[in-house]
Amino acid sequence: MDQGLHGEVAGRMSGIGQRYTRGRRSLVEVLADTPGPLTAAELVAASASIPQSTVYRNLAVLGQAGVVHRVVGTDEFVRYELSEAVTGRHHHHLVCRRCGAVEDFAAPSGLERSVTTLMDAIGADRGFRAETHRLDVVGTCSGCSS
Amino acid sequence: MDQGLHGEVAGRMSGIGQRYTRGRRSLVEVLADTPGPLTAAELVAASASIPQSTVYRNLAVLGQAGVVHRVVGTDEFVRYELSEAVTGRHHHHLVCRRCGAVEDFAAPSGLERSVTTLMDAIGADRGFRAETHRLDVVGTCSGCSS
DNA sequence: AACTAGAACAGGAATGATTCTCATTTCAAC
DNA sequence: GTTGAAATGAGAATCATTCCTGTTCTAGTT
Repeated sequence: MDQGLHGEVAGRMSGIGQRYTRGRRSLVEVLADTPGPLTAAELVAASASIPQSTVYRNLAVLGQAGVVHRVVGTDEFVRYELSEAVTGRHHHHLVCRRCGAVEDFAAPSGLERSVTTLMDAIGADRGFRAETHRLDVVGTCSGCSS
Repeated sequence: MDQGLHGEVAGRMSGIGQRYTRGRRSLVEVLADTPGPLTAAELVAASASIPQSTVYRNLAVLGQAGVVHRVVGTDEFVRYELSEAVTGRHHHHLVCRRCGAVEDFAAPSGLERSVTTLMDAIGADRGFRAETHRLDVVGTCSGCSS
C-alpha cells in the first residue's frame, strides 16, 4: 500500500480544519484499492459498518479537501475517485453506455499536450479560465457487447 | 431557420414509430435557437404552455430517436442539446465549476484526429467498443471570475 | 485519569430533480 | 365522422442525495 498517501491526505484534511478519522481513512483505502471510480452505494457496501449518511458526509468533506472528486458517467449514479493531486496519476475514463461502468485509462502524452495547448488558447480567446479537463470515451464495454 | 432540420428529425421520429408533434417540434426549435445546452427547467420556461411532465417525456423520446442528447456538467442539472447527427456540428463543452453554465466550443481538427486514433487503439487493446467521446474543459467562466 | 468543548457519527426524515400513472385529448387513417 | 392508438396534462411517486438532531468520540488540558 502507498505509504505517502495517508500522509498527504492527512495534511490536506488538517489544512481545511478537518480530522482524518478511522472512517475517512477507510474510505480512502477502499478508493485506493479499486482501479476505477466507485458509486456511493458501492462504497457503502464495501465499508460495512459505516452508515450511508456518514459515507456521503465524508465524501463531501474529502471533496472539499481536494482528496476525492466526483465522476459523472451516463447513468444516474455519481461515482467517486481519489483526485489526481493525491494519486499523481492523470487519467481519463471509458464509460459504458449500457451498464454505466466506468474504467480508467491513460491518454498518450502527445494528446495531453494538445489538450493543454487548447486550454490555453481558450483562456485567451474567450476569457474562460480553464483549470482542468475531462476526456471520456463512451461506448460499450466488453461485458456488454456479447 | 434550418429547413432540413425538421425533416431530419421527422424521419428519425417515424423511424422509431413516434410522431413529430407540435410540442416536440417546439422543443427542437428552442434547442436549435440556443448556442449551448439547456436544462430541463430552462426548456420548461422557454416553452411556456408545455407542462414539465411533457417536456421530460418528450426529451426522453427525442433522446431515443437520437435527436437530442444529455449533457452533464458539474452541477446537479442535466442539460439537453441537439445531437451531432442532427446538427452536423461536432463540438465540446466549456463547463464553469462555479455557476455550472455550459458553453459550446469546437476543438482543432488535429486534436480530434488524435482522439479518434486513441479510440481505435482502445478498442483493440481492451475490447471496449468506443462509439463517441466527450471532451470538457472545466474552469471558471468570465462572468464568475470577477 | 477525569473534564470539557468541539467535531464526528448514526439513524432517520426531508429534499428535489426526474419519472411514472392514468384519465383526457388529439391525431391519422379509414 | 368514427375509431383506436398515441400524446398530453396534472399530479403523485421515486430514489439518490442531503439535512437534522441527539449521541458518541477525540484532543487538549489540568
